[in-house]
Amino acid sequence: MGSSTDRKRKLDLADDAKKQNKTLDARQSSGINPWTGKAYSSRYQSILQTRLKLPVYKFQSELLEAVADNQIVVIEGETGSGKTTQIPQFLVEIGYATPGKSCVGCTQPRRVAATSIATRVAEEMDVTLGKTVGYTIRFEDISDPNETVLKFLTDGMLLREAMSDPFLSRYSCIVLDEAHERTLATDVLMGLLMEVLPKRKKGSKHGELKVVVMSATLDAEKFQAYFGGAPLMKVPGRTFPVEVFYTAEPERNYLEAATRTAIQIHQCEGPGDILVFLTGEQEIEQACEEIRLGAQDMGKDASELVVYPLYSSLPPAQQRKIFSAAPGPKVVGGKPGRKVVVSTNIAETSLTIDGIVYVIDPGFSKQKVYNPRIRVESLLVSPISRASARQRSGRAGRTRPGKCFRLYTEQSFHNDLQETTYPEILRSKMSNVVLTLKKLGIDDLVHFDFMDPPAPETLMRALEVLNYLGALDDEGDMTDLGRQMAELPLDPQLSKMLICSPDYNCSDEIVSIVASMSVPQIFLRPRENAKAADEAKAQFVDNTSDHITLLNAYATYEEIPQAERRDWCWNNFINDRSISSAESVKKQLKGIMRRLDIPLVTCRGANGSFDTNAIRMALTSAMYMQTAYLQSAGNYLTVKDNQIVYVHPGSSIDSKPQWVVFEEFALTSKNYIRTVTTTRGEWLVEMAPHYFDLENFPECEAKDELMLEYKKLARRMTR
DNA sequence: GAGCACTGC
Repeated sequence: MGSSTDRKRKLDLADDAKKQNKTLDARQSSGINPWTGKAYSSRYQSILQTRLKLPVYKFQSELLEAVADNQIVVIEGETGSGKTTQIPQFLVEIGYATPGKSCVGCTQPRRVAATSIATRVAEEMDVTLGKTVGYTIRFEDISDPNETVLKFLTDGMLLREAMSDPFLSRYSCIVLDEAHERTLATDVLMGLLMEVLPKRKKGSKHGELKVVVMSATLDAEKFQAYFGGAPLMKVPGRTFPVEVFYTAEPERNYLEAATRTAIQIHQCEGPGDILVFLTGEQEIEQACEEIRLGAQDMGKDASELVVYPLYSSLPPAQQRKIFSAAPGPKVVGGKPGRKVVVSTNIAETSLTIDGIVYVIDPGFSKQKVYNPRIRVESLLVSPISRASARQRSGRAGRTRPGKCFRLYTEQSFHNDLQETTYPEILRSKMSNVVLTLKKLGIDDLVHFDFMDPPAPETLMRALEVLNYLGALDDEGDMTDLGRQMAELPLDPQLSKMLICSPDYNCSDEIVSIVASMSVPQIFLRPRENAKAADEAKAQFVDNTSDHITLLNAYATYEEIPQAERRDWCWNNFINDRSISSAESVKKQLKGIMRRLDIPLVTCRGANGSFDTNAIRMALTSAMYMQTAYLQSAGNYLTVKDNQIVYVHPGSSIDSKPQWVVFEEFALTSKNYIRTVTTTRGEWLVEMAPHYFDLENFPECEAKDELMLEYKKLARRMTR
C-alpha cells in the first residue's frame, strides 16, 4: 500500500464527514429526534438557539474533519467556548457511536462535573438521562449498555473499566476533558492510550478508536508533541477582560496583605464581589475574622460587607452560603453591599461563583509533595504556577470585566513562578499506579510512555513496597494476591490488610476501619469547641490504637437508627458526610470481597466487644513497613529510614509503647505520625522476618526485644 | 500538646 492511497482514503473520510455534517443539519431541521424517534420539544429548539451561538460551533466541520483524518486530535479550548458540552455531541451526531455496540466516552476529573454535564447534555439532546446519554461515577452508574451512546465518566472510572477491558473495546471515541489538570488518572490514561491506539487502528478487531484531548491552557502544545504531532485546534472562549495589578514590592505577610487589599477594594472600588485565595482552613477563618473587623472599623456609613469562608471540609449548608446574593444598600439609593469569599484552591477549579469581579491572589497554595526517600506524602505551602495564577484571575471575568490583585511583583510572576504546576504524578506515591499498570498488562514500566515520567526512585519504591506486600514476585510479575489487590479501590497496603484480615478472624472489623480511613477526617474538632469534642471522642477511644478508636465510632454509628444519625453525629462531633460516605465505601468493598471470595468474619465476642489483639495483628501484617520504635529520649525512630518522629498529640495512645505502626506522616511543627496503633516485637518478627534485619539496627531496647523474638522464632522453626 | 489543599477508584 502506497502512502498516496492512504492519503486518498483520508480525504474520502473527510468528505464523508462533511457530507454527514450536512445531513446532520438536515436531520435537525426535519424536526424528528433520531435517538427517540419523537418530534423535538420546543425546549430543544430554544436551547439549540443558545448552543448555536457558542464559539465552538464555528469549528464544528473543521473539528470533525480533523477527527476523521487522525486518530488523535488535541483541542485547546478556553472557558466559555462550549467545548465540554458540544464536542461530545458533535461526535455522537456524526455517527461515531452505535447503540448497543459502541459509544463515545468523555472523562472528567470530578464526579459533580460528570453528573452535571451529563444532565445538561441529555437536556440539550432532548433525551432521557441514563438512556441515550448517561454517566458513570463511583457508586453510581446511570447508563444503559444497550442504549447509551454518550457517556460521561470520571477519569478514575475509565481507568477502572480499562482493568477489565484493556482495549477499551466498548468505546469508539474517547474525549479526555480537562487534560491540563493532569490528574493521576488522566496521566495514566494518556500513557495507556499510547499503548492501545496502535492496536485500535481501522480494521483492527475492536475497530478504530478515536481520541480527543481537550486542554484549557497553553500546554496544549505539550500534549500535541506527546501524541506524536497530532493536529492542534484552538477554540476561543467567551470571557471578559481582567485587568491585572501587581505589588511594587514583595509582601512580607501575605495574609495581612490579603485582608488589607479586601478592605481597600470595598472602600475604593465599584460594585462587585471579591474572591480571596488562601491556603487552608485556619488561615481562611483568621482572614474572615480580620476582614469582618476591618469592615466594622469603616463605620456606620460604609456599605455592608459579608464574608464567607470556603473550603471542602466545611458543612454543605455553609458552603452553599457563598452563592447567596450580596447584600443591598443600607438605605434606599445608597451604595450596594458586597460579598467576600475567602477560599482555598477549591474555587480555582471545582467551584465557580458568579458575580466575582475582584480576585485577590497572594500566590500560594498547599500542595502535596512526595519524598521517596522516606516514603512519605505531605502537604506544603508552596508558590503557585503562572497557569494557576491565570486561572485565578480568570475567575474575575466570568460575568463582566474584572480586576485581579496579585500580591507579588510582576518580576516575581515572570521569574519566580513555574509555568505550570508539577503534575500530580510527580508528587505522589506510585504503588497504586504501578499495581494498576501491572493489572492493565503493562510489564515494562521503565519504557511506559508517561507524559512526565516519575523519578526512577519513586518507581523503585513502589515496586519494592508491592514486592514486600506480596503483590509482585521477585521477578516483578503479578501474583494472584496482587491481582486481587488491584480489584480493590484502595491503597495497596489497605487492600492487603483487607485480603489478609480473615486470617485474623476480623475482616468485618478491618473493612470498617479501611472504609473509615478512606474518607475525610471523621472526628471533628472545632477550635471553639475543642474540649467538648475531645470528651465526645473519649467514649470511642481505645488507648492502644487510633484505628480501633475509629472502628468504635463507626460501629456505634452503624447501630444508630437512620432517622437519628444526623443528631447523633452533631452531638458527638462526628462529620456526618464523612461517616456516611464511609458506609458507602464499606458497602462497595463488601461487594468486591464477596466477588473475590474473601470471607466476612467477625472477632466480636458475645458481649459485643472486639478482639483488639486480633485487629492489631491484622493491622500490623500490612503496615509493618511503617513501623517506629521508642527511643530512650522519648521520641520514636522509624525503622529503615531512621526518621525522628513523634506521636501526634491527637492520638488515642496515651502511654509510650515500644513499637507502633502508623498510617501517615505529617510534617508540621514537628515530624508527627498520625493514626497510630501499638504493636509487638514478636508480631513484627513473625510477620515480616525479611524486613527487620538486626544487622542494621541501632543499639536500643527495641533491638534487644527483637533479638529475643528472633531467637524464639528460630527455636520454634527448628523444632 | 496540635491542625488535614483538592480530587478519584
